Amino acid sequence: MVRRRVEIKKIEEKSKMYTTFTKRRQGLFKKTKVLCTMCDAEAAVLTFSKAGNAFFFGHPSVESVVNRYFARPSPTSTNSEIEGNEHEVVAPPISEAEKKIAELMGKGRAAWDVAVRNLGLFELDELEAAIQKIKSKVVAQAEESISNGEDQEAEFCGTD
Amino acid sequence: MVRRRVEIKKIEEKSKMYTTFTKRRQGLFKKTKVLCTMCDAEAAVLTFSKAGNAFFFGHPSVESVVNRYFARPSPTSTNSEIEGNEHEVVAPPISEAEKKIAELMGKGRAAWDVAVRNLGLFELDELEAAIQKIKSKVVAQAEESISNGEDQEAEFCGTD
DNA sequence: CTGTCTATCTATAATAG
DNA sequence: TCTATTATAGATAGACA
Repeated sequence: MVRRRVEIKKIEEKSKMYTTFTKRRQGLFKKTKVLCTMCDAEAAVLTFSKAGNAFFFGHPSVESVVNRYFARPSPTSTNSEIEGNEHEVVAPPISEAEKKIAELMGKGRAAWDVAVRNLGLFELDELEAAIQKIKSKVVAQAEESISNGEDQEAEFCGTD
Repeated sequence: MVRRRVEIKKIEEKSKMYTTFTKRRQGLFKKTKVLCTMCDAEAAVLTFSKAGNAFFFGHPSVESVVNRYFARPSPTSTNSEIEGNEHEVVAPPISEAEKKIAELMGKGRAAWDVAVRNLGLFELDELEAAIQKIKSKVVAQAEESISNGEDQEAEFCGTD
């Protein structure tokens, strides 16, 4: 018990492996969050368990980070660190998701129930990012009392 | 000195922030490697420092993982071609979390706009969590359809 | 930006519910 | 499944190179 030395090798027992995967994945996401928070960085973690389940984390959103990855000059290497030089402004509009959501909201709960299942992951990602953005704005206001004139319609503005 | 409690908030001193970014990013990559090794999983980590530098890690490669992310069938257009299984939209309730959103959205777009702007951090957190849960369900459904075997649970995590 | 050192903090393996 | 507990293996802040 009490956590003996952990061998860094494949765990053969499935149930044990799944447990470990879950715990470590959660830890990984948490670490990523902290990194983004403390260092004002952008990061995304994409994981696929052996069982075939997918788990993603991204700040400000998975998609924006992945897009930024593709916007890089030459990200051809694998399994290693790559250096970039410039800042690519990716400003992805959330219009697509926004329209969808607005449309859904107009039709009420019933429509939402059905339609939400037809939303793509990306759109949900965008919606999430929008909320995160709003959240950070609230945080900023609380911490510094910043009243920026750029207060948009609290809606889905993904541009950062 | 000797490492007192680390506040999880943005580090203002740039040099300090960069150092922390480097260290934590390395730790993150290491953790990811271990996760992949022990749980026979696939994962990718994409990071962008505030200074604009990019660092990636991926197993088996960044590209393969990112591709897998994009290859993820979006229920919007792909759900009917999966293994010839019938894919009914009329599924059981997604989750309790969705009620939160439905509640907010059920009143229409205008109400949503106002409501979101007046939400506190706690509520935004809840809302975000709700969206993440819905996203996870979408992922789960997609995965379920593919592997058509064991069903675990998919889940998304968001920035806290 | 990265490596090294060390004292300390955090994540987590094993277990119980 | 998920959560809580606990003791320890592992990560890391700060200082320096």
